[in-house]
Amino acid sequence: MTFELQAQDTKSNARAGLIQTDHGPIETPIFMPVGTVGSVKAVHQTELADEIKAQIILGNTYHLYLRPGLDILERAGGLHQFNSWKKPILTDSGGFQVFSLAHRRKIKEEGATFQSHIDGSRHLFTPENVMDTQRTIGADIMMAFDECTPGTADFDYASKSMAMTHRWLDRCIDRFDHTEPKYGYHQSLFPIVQGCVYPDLRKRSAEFIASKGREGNAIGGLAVGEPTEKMYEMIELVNEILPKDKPRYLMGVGTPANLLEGIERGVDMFDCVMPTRNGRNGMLFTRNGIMNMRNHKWVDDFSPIDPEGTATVDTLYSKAYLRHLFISDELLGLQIASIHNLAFYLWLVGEARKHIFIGDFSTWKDQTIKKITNRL
RNA sequence: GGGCAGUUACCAGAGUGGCCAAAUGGGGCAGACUGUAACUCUGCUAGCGUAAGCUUACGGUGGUUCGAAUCCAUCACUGCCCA
Repeated sequence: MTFELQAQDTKSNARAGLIQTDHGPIETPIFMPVGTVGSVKAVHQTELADEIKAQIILGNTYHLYLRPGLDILERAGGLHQFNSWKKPILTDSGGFQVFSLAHRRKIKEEGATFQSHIDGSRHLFTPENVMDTQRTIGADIMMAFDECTPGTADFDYASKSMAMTHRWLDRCIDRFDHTEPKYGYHQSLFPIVQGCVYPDLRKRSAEFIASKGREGNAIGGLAVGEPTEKMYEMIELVNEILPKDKPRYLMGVGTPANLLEGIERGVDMFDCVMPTRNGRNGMLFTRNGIMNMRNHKWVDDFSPIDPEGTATVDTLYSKAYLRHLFISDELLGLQIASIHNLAFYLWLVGEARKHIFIGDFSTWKDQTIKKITNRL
C-alpha cells in the first residue's frame, strides 16, 4: 500500500491524497460504507460501485468470525471473493464490540472473551488470533485489536485501558509481521490511538502509535459519549503528532458535519453506520439538510427525493413515494434511503477533496455545514 | 316471526359498581440513532392547560346507587341459529 499526499489546504490541515492498494486506488478524504457482516445493508455491490461510487468498504472481524466463520471465508478465497466486492476492504478488529457489547464480554490482559450475541457461546479474541482472522478474511487494511474506551471513562480507567491497548498493539504487530497474506495480495495493519478525552493520554497514545511506523494510523474511541467539541479537540491534538505522510483514519465518525470538521483537522478516512442505519430508519441527509421521511409533511410532496443528488434514486423517486414506502414497511424504502445517504456521503467527501485542490476548503466547509445541518 | 350473542377511543379488543380518560395490539404523530445484537428504540395519541386541574366520554334514552363502561328498563343497530 502507498499513500501520496496530493494537496494541502493552506488555511487548515485539510489535505487530499491517494492510497494505492492491490485492489485499487482510494482518493482521500474518503468515506467508507460499513458492511459489518460482509454486506452493506440493503445495498448491492453494483450500486455501491456505480451509484454510490464507494472506493472501499468495511467488514467486521467479530461478526464475520461468528458468521459465516473462518472455514467458509477461507474456502471462499477471502471476503472479496465471498461477497463479490473487488475493491479494497478494511476490517475492524472487534475492538468496537469490546465497547458496544460490553455487557457480554470480559477483558483480561490476554484478550477479550465475548459471549456470542447469536448463540451465547464464548469466544476469546486475542491480538494474535484477531490478526489471524483478518488474514483469513483478507482485508486490505486490518485494524489492531484495541479497547474502544467509552467517552465517559474516568482518567484512571482510560489510562489503564490505553496502556493495555498499547500492549495489545505490540502483540498485534508481532503476529502481523510474522504471518503472510493468504490470498496473494498485500495487507496493511493500522494501529489505533486511544486515550479518551484526556489530552495527556491522547498525546502519549499518538506518540506511541506514530512510533510504530505502520502504513496508516487510526484514531479510535471518539463519538462514544463525549461532547462533540471534545472530539474535535482530540482529533486536532492527535493529528499534530500522527505522521503527515500516512493516511489518518477517524474510526466510526460520523455525521456529515463531523466529516467536514474532521477533514479540516487532517483526517483522511472515515466510516460510520449513520448513513445506512439512519437511512433504514427513515432519515435522509442531503446537501440542503436533513429529512425524516416518515414525517407527514412529505405525504404529497411529489418532487424528487433530492433534485441535486448524484444517485439515480434521487431523481427517479419522489419524496411522497419514499414516505409511502417507509410508512408501508416496504423493503425498497430501505434500499433507496441507504443508496441515497451513501451517495451523499461519498459526494460530500468528493466535494471536500475538490475544494482542497481548489484551495477554498475552509470557506466551502463553513457554508456547507450551515446547509447540511438544516432540518427540512 | 322466534331464540341467542353483541354494540368500548382511529381500528381491533380487554375491562362487568369506586384504584377508569379506560389494559393490550395495530394505526397515526413526533424524536433518537456515530469502528451495526438496530427494517431498531423512545415518547405522545378525547378537548383546553406548562401544570395542578377542569370539561366531554364506553350505541340512544330513562332509571337504581353516595358513586355506573360495568346493575335495571326500553329503543336502535349488528352477527349467528331456528322458522
